[in-house]
Amino acid sequence: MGRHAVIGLALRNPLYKEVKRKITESLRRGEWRPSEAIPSEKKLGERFGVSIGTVRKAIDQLTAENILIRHQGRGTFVASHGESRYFFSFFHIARQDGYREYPGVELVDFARCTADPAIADALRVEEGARLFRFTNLLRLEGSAVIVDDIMVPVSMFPGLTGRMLRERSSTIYRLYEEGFGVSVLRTVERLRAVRASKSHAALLGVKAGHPLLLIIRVALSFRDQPVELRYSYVNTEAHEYNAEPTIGGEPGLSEA
Amino acid sequence: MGRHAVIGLALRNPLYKEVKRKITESLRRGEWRPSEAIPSEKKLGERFGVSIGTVRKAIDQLTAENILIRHQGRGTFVASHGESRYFFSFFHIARQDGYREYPGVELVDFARCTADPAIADALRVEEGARLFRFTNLLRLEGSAVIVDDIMVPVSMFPGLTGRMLRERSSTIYRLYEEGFGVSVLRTVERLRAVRASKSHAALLGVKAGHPLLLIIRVALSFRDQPVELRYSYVNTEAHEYNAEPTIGGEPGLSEA
DNA sequence: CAGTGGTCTAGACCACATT
DNA sequence: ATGTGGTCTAGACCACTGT
Repeated sequence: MGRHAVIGLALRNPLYKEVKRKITESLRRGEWRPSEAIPSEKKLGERFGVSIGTVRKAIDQLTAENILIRHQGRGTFVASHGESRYFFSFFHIARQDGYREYPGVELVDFARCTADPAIADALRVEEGARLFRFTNLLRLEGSAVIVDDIMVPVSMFPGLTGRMLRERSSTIYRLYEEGFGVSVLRTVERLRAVRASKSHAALLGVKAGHPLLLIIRVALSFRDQPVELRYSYVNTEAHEYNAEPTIGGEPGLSEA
Repeated sequence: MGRHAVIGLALRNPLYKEVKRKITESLRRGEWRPSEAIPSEKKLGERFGVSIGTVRKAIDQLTAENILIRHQGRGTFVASHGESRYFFSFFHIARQDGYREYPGVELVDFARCTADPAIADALRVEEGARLFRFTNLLRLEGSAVIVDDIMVPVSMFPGLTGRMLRERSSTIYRLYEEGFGVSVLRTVERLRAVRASKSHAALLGVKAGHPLLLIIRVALSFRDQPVELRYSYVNTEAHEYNAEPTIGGEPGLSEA
């Protein structure tokens, strides 16, 4: 039974991409939640009326994009920021000798503001849209190394409070996921070297004008929807940013 | 005919990984050279005694690692730094508004030296091994933005001269590939913010002490063999480094 | 036209995890 | 024992490229 026996439209679109789109849509709608199992490949094949091989190809790509995780013998699961090993996929600062460590986090500011043109563009919201804006001080081995200045749209995080940020027992992205149903799937980052402002210098225990690494990060969810804009100021005297550049377009991501 | 009818050893190793290893080995030996076509999937299947599906899975991974490139209807080709679109996979500096441009390159120094412990470790050579060390000044829109300080083992680049670097009509990695048979497959980079030294400041037209982005890059070939160590000092007043972090281990790379 | 890679199917069997 | 994902096969047909 050939594929075009059933279809007729969608001539150019491979079946497995259609399956991938349907799975992604179910994830976005919350039909299967982070850390839960999705149906078996056999059941998905029946549900979508395709062979298992086609379902596998769709899931292959979704696992390559770190949206799903396969466990042989157990099933296929929705990726979650609850798994701690996942943390260092989004935290790229390590000691210069390569040692990695979870940072201690201290909330030093929490406020509301509105989006100026540059921020509105990055977060893809209207100019003047309401935002939460908060600042974290991150310590490694006890000493302050990073200042995170974070902006998120109020509309996506209704009811977010400084207390929630202060008392959370998990990572921020897990809080986004569990508290607000917002899945951070990947980030895009731009880096510059800047001079420390007085306030950042004070927080980091360096002199004003000290060179800092500035990381401008946009966190993206399904359909590349921006959900967070973050400015990280890093003292790189003893630490550094680790990059393993992706080669050639994006591996499987771009062709959605 | 099941797979274990033929094998016996290699119980744990999937056939397609064995095929992948054999293809990679042929590439490393130079059986197929950059920009050439490798044999068709059908022929490779016959050569290795496996089905086309198994060959395809091996090639799938090699294309994901940007070692091979498929062209429907034409064949599968060995990736080459000759393709210009490939350049920006290894050059991550762009104007802050996102505009990308090929840099003008000026060789400002060329010398020999020996590897100190740190360099020897990064390049995986003996301490005291002989190196070429040269410095390029890169311009964007006419103004000096980047100083590249590059070290490569003499043993891998016998006969390299300043003249070759000055008069090349292509990228450095293409020169490595065509002139010395050295394939740069991927890079690993670490970033810091530093103060400009007097000599770097002079080259870049900034004051000594100006914040610069330092990129420490190791370029890797087959089997993750280091082939080049590079220190890039970037003036990020008008430009920035673009990163799209890889999530979760490496996608297919790590499990070689 | 012949040859290449791209998609899809159907089924066998293996490896692993849970009951 | 059952159910899951993982590997491998064999073959059909589609889409594209070059002759």
